Amino acid sequence: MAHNRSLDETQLLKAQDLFIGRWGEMGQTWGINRTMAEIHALLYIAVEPLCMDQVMQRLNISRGNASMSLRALCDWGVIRKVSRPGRRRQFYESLPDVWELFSIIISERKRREMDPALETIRQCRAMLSGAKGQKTPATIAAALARLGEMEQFMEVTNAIFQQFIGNNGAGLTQVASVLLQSSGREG
Amino acid sequence: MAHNRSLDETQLLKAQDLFIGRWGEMGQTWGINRTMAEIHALLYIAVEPLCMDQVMQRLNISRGNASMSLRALCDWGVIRKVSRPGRRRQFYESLPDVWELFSIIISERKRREMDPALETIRQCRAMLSGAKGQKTPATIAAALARLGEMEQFMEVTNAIFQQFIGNNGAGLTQVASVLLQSSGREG
DNA sequence: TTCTGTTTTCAATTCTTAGTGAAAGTCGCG
DNA sequence: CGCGACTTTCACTAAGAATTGAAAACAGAA
Repeated sequence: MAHNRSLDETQLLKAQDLFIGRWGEMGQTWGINRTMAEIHALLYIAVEPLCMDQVMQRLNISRGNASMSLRALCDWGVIRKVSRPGRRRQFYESLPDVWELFSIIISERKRREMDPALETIRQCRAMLSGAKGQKTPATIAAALARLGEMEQFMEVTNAIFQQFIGNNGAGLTQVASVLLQSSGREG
Repeated sequence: MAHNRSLDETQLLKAQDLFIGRWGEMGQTWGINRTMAEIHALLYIAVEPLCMDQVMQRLNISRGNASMSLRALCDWGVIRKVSRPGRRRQFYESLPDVWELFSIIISERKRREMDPALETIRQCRAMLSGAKGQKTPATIAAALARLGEMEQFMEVTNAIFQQFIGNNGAGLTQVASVLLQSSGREG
C-alpha cells in the first residue's frame, strides 16, 4: 500500500511538472516571465497552499526570485496569501476559478495596452485632421483612413474584453454559445 | 504653397512616429520584437509600398535587421512583397485590412500556444486518471478537477478564436453586436 | 560571363531582462 | 529589549535576445 501510494505520488509529480513546464513557456510569449508563470501553475495545480520554501525547492529557484515573483503575482491578484493559524510562515494559493483568473489578466492587459493604444491612435488622427486644410494631400487622407479602421477595430475588441470582464464567466459562456450555435448553423 | 506642403509633411511624419512608437511598444508585450512591430506599423500607416532602404532610414535600423524583419513579417503573412515594373528593387506593403491582420495573428497564436497547451492538459489528465485506481488520493482528485476546469475554459476560448478566424471580420462584428446588445439590455 | 545594384547571412557585439544570494529588514514572542 | 523565524531588497552575474556590419550570394542587364 505504501508502495502504491508512492507510485501515485511520482505520477502526480510528473503530471505537475508537465503542466508547470508548459505554462512557463506559454507565459513567456505573453510577456509574463517564466518563473512567475511557473509559480502560478504550481499553486494552481497543487491546489493546497504552499509556502515560499516549498515553491523554491519544487521549482529550483532562489529565495530572492521566489519572494519577488510571489509578490508580483499577489499584486496582479492571481494568487493570495494565506495565513495559517499558529504558523508564522506565509502560505500562498492560486485563485481557484479559471474564469476569474483570465478576467484579471485580460482587464490588466486592456488597461495597460489597449487603452493607451487607442489613445495614441486618436491623438494621431487629431494631428492629421488638424493638418488638412482645404486640400488634403493624398498621403494624409490615406493615413487617416487607416487610423480610422484601426480605431474602429480596437473599439470593438475593447468592448468584447469589457464584456468578458464584466460578467465574470457568464459573459464568456454567452459569447461562446452564440458563436458555436451560429457556426453550427451555417456548416 | 511649398511652405504649406512641408508643414503638412512634418505633421504627417510626427503622427507616423507616434503611431510607430506605440506599436513597437505594444509588440514587445505580445512577444513580437520591437523592430518587427515598428516596420509593420510604418508600412501600415504609410499606405504606399516602401523599399528596404526607406524602411532602414526611417526607423534607423541596420540593413541586416531590416532584411530579417521584413522576411519574418512576410512569413507571418502580415506584409507582402510588391514588385515594381522595371525596378529591380523590392517594395513592401502591409495587408490593408485590420480584421484580416488580426485573424492571421490570432490564428498563428492559437496554433502555436493554445493547441499545445490543450494537448498538454489532456496528457496530464490522462496521466492522473491512469494513476487513480480504486482509491484516488485527494491531491490527485483535486488536480484532476483543476485540470478539467482549465481544459473546459480553453476549449471555449479556442472555439471563439476559431470563429474569429473563420468568418474574417464578420465573426467578430457578429460577436460584438451580440455582446453590446445584451450588455445594454441588462444595464 | 561579368558587372552592378540589391538582398541575405551570420559571427561578433551590445542591450535587456531574469535570477542569485547574502546582507538587511521585519515581526511576533519570551 | 533582543532572539530567531521568516521575508525583502539589491548589487551583481548569468542568460538570452536583438542588432550590427561586412562579406557572400544573388539576379538581371549588357
